[in-house]
Amino acid sequence: MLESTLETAQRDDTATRIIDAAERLFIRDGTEATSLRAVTREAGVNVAAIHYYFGSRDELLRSVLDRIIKPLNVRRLALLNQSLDAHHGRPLSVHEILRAFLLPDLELIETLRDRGVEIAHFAARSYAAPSPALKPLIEEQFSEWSTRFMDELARALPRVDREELAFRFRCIIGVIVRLLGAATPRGVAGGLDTTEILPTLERLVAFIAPGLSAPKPTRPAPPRSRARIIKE
Amino acid sequence: MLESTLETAQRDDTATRIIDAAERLFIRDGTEATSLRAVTREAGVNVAAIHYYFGSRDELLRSVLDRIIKPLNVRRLALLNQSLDAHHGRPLSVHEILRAFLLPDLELIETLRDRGVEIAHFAARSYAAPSPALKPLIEEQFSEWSTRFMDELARALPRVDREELAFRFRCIIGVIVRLLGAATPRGVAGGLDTTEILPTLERLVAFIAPGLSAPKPTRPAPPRSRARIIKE
DNA sequence: GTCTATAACGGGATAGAC
DNA sequence: GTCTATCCCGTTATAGAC
Repeated sequence: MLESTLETAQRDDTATRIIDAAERLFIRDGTEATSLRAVTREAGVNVAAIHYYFGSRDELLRSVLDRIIKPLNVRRLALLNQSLDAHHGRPLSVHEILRAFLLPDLELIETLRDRGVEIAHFAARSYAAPSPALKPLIEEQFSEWSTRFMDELARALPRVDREELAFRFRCIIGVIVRLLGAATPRGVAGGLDTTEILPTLERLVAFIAPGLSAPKPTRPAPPRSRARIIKE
Repeated sequence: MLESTLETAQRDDTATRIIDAAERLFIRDGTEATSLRAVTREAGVNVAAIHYYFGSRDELLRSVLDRIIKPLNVRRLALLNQSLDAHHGRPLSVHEILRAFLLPDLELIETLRDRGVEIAHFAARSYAAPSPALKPLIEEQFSEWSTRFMDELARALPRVDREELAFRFRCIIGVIVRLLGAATPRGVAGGLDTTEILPTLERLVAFIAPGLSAPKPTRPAPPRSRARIIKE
């Protein structure tokens, strides 16, 4: 599944060569630092070819990111549906939902190794600081699966206030983006062999799940406490 | 404390005008999209003045970011030390440590409102996708306070494996960066009035603390489970 | 479909007068 | 310290030959 879209396609037409080269450079040097000229050099094609096939630089950028992110999200939903099938539609546990949510990113890093790490960094940058050209794409793709996960989490945690859940869901996005951004060839977020993604998955779930299920916080600290904290 | 460095300085010398203008534009349009010429227009000074006072574009960028981040980290450590004093040096609770850790960012947003939100976005971008010029600065400042907090967390949670703690600490950084990046004028991470930062603080602590204190995950799921999850 | 050549522009940096 | 003028570079995009 991942292979079909993430590895270099077998077809060797010009458009594919361009998008492969652009991906390599966007990933390695960052989107803003990569010029079309660099892409054409890397792809061994001409400057005009990019405009012929993609129309503009922004459109090429969108194509590259789309090819990376889409299969991840497809996989997320597939895992979720698969777990639901195994449960015959009954509510899943928080742990199971989180596994479906997190596993695709770990798989990406494991499958492609060094390249996976760089792709992860690229994805993290695109999420955390999307250029104006990427923002609509990111938000569209995000909304496709985030509501499904939110709904499933709400089913798993009926006692947690829906708005509180949404707040925590946003925090989890932060964890995941950080995970991608801090991935190293020798481990996810440091110090762990990437060949072992399942232990990492369990570490993440063990960290996130308790907070997700936690009761709503009690009233904020009493005023005197605030004064003590804030004032010098 | 925050005011002295974050608000526009009273002095109106050229260097200050430049750095103020650069901050406004870096924040509003992003660092890569802001040219020195735009800065000079905004500051009402000449192109050469920037090179005279800062030497290069990268140096100006570093000065701007430094002025934003440094007081936040100073405040983090001040709050931590203050709590330690109140406890006469005895170990703090996880909740107290997290409050010292998170409060400065919320204060920033509350104090400066719309401008605070934009600064928060800028800080988040700088953390999540630092340009080569910013990376050393970020890492230096980060290491200054992160070890202090790690040590304090280790004291609060002697039963949690140190390496597991480090892993979770990195996840928290993700939450905080996300918090900054997703801040809106009407609320932190959506739907909450920013005038009320203490409830937000408690929500964050309530979400993070349980995961920090959680026991190490049990052995990863048995092999057949992996096969079931990974295969189509 | 693919290429060369070039247009049209904006960038950072600097020399040198004041 | 401050300004003007300029250098030199790389950028996206396109026109037009093949």
